[in-house]
Amino acid sequence: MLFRVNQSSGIPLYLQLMEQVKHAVETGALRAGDQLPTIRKVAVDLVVNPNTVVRAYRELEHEGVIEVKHGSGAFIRETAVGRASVMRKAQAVVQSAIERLSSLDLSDEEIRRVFENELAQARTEKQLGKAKT
Amino acid sequence: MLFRVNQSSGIPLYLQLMEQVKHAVETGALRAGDQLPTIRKVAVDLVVNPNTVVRAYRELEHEGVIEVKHGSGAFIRETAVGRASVMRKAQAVVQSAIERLSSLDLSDEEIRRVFENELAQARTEKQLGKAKT
DNA sequence: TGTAGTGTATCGGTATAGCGATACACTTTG
DNA sequence: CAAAGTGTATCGCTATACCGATACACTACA
Repeated sequence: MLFRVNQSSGIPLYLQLMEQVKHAVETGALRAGDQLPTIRKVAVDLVVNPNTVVRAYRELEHEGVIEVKHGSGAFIRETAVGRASVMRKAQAVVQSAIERLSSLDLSDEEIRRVFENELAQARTEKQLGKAKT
Repeated sequence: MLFRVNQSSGIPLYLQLMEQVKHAVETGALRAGDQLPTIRKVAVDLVVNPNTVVRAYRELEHEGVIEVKHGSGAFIRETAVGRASVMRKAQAVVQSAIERLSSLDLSDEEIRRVFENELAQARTEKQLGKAKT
């Protein structure tokens, strides 16, 4: 696992790191049990504060992608790898949807907006379905 | 046009206002030339600072949804209404995609992530297509 | 058991988002 | 041309996001 980071992209560094780990898992570059680079190593290599790497790792742990062991290191979790195939199917669905949206001549912003709207609506409908009254 | 606002939702007030205007346009509740409520009126009704309404209106203008005339008021633009039908088609596309994604047992966060990934990828591919080299 | 390697916790600084208070400027209408 | 109704501009406050410096704590292993 080798990290790269763009200081001037405006995208938070810790998010860039998270993204790269997730992507590596989905492509198979990282597999269950694999150890991630040391927090310090990453920090030194990228000339970044250790805290920034800590934050990335902590959130990845919170999302269930990795397991962080105090004193030992950070490792890819089995469950994370299991989702990789599902993710590939999801990608196909999303890709075709975006193609159709692009052909409607929508801007990225408009696409995002429609998407967020429908997502919110789907969520509330699910909530209503669960409710007992 | 009647606004509502949720102070404790965490969603910025000016975004809530923008959302409601856009939605009203898409549903036909607002039509080309219709005047939006006065900045002051909205501010007073919702117990909100005029600046907040100003921001919402300004961004809506920047997005081409409304036209703001100094001293006169804010009005829905023709072009904005024209997009409404396209938006409805887009909604259908997105909705079915989200349904399929939900059946894959993805969380909202995961859905967003796949979506943003594919959107970014589609954009870069479009760029490559335009490039001459 | 101690030392090197690992993650963790605490504090602080800077930039920015969001919102409010208030004074200003344009336009319509009589 | 004046008054009422409209949008505009400027300033400042507060919360929070992001990142850095530095000291602490756990674990593995010789």
